[in-house]
Amino acid sequence: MREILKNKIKRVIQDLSQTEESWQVLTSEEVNFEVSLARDEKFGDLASNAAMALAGKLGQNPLTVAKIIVEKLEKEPDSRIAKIDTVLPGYINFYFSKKYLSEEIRKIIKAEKDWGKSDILAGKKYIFEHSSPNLFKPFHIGHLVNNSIGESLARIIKKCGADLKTLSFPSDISPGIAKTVWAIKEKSWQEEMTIKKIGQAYVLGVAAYKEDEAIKNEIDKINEILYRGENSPEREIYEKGKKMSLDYFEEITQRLGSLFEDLIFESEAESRGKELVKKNIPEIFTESAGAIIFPGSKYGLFDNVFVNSQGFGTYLAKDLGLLEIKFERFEFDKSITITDVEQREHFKLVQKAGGLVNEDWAEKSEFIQHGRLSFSGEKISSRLGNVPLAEDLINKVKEKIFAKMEKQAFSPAEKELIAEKVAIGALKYSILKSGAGKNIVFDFEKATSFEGDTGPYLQYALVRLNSVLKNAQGAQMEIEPDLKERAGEIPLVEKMVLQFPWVVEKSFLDKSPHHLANYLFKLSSEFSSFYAQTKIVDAANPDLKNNLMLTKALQITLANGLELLGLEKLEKM
RNA sequence: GCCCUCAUAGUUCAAUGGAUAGAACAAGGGACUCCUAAGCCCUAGAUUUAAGUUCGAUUCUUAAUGAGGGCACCA
Repeated sequence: MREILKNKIKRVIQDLSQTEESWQVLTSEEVNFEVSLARDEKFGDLASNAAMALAGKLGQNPLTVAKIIVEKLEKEPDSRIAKIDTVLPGYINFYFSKKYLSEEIRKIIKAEKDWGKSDILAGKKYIFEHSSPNLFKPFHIGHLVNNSIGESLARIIKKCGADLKTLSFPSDISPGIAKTVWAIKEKSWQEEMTIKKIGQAYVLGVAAYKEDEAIKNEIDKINEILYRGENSPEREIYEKGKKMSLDYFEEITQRLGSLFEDLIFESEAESRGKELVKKNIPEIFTESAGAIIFPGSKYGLFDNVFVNSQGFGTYLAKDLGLLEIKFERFEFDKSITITDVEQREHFKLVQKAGGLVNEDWAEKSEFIQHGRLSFSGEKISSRLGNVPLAEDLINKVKEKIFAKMEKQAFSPAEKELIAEKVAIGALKYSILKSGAGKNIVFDFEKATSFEGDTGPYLQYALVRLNSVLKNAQGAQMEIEPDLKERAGEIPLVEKMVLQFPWVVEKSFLDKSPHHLANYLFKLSSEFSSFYAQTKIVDAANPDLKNNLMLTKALQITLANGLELLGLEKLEKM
């Protein structure tokens, strides 16, 4: 509809630039304007700033221009538009007709699972990399941020029509891992190794490396053994820990709702990257102080080491190697990688250096970042071992939910299932509701709350929608071939439901699911008001059928929306 | 020191250069013989500072202040 109106306005402007003398200046110039959502209900449903955009060029009052455009528009009546208004400072506001709305509601119900789909990425192949774990390190809250935003964006991109593959890039080789392996050996934990123990070992290893010169040398040796792939007792510990970490990664990401079609390991990327770097001396890389660096300062960036003086690839070489592997193994139009902002500068180097190796690599790769979490109070870092783990966090929220459910008559199995879905929903939503690029201050109370602007609020609204529909089984629920116009006023929520596909698109364009999260909350909130003031299943209401259709359309929208955010749907809660 | 981000109610977040800056939590008040009260209704409360561009700035520019990130062998 937005496109239709935009084109109509465009045509009117063209006509006027030919017929009106004072409008002729426009024939040579491109005019940019928008048809967008009206800011408020009382400003109609869609609004255009076209008159304001033109006013400056024409040297006329925006409101006058708006009136001229509207006068022209009204010469071709459209049954979908009930009214067109002009308002100060020069907006053109459009109001949907009841007929148009009921037609659209029927379309939503017909489309069902496909509702919200767009074709802006039709025919495009994407690969999307997220949730890359550091094996031997626990899955903490930072990973939860990356997973929540990454998974949601992946689903949004698919909804926009792309053929998308998700992959993850586990770090299975690094000096940090050597430190962990050393500590496991030192503590003789190899037999009773657990994920928690591996996490503790990392912290111990990091500390010992800094404090003791002899230990440092020992760890450096272990590191070489691991990089070279040599057999040794340390290697056995490493292999066992790697498998355990990887299983754990797959378990937790599945629990969170992510499946990866491919895993590419850093160890593979390291050897590829290293060779690539060596092959490109001196054209792209240069030797300096025993290491091989990329002279980024030549390109307005900064110099940094790709291959260290021991001859091992740093994470820059690893990401370069990963690019080579991706382009060799997959066919795609775009590769998107999402990481924490602290890696922004890193990826600028990777993209620049990669582009010098092969132009395509830079052009088809996009590196996006999400914000960091900060915590009010003490300093938190994985090296200190005090970062909240995703699993612990989920369990804490579950406890709160169990307490709340005490009075409800659910079976223990039902309670467990509900608590799991709601807990993860609460945490994920608390991350997704703010702009993806912004740093978030993590507030435990807010992130684990289930009242107000939260994931459980959305899940609860859907439970109610389902419940109403179940209640209406007696009433006719098939799609009415000719749904009558509403007798009463159009509820705001009925107009809001149409906006869903636009919001999905916007979330893709901004690479931020928060538009969708905010929209779904507003939609749920508007539904809750409607629900509180209207008895939906009420045979005496002349708008019963309209209300049921609306309920169905809302249920579809919210269900599809939750799916895109990566939140689970529930039958009851 | 150099480079990059960010700064909005008590708190956590929204707002394509446009219409009365919008929510949630916390605070205060209220309704409820009816489809799930994890709900609904009402009240109070904010654009860091100083200049500039613009018909119009929370949004763009510059500076100051504050916070976060990056800047050679961690990722």
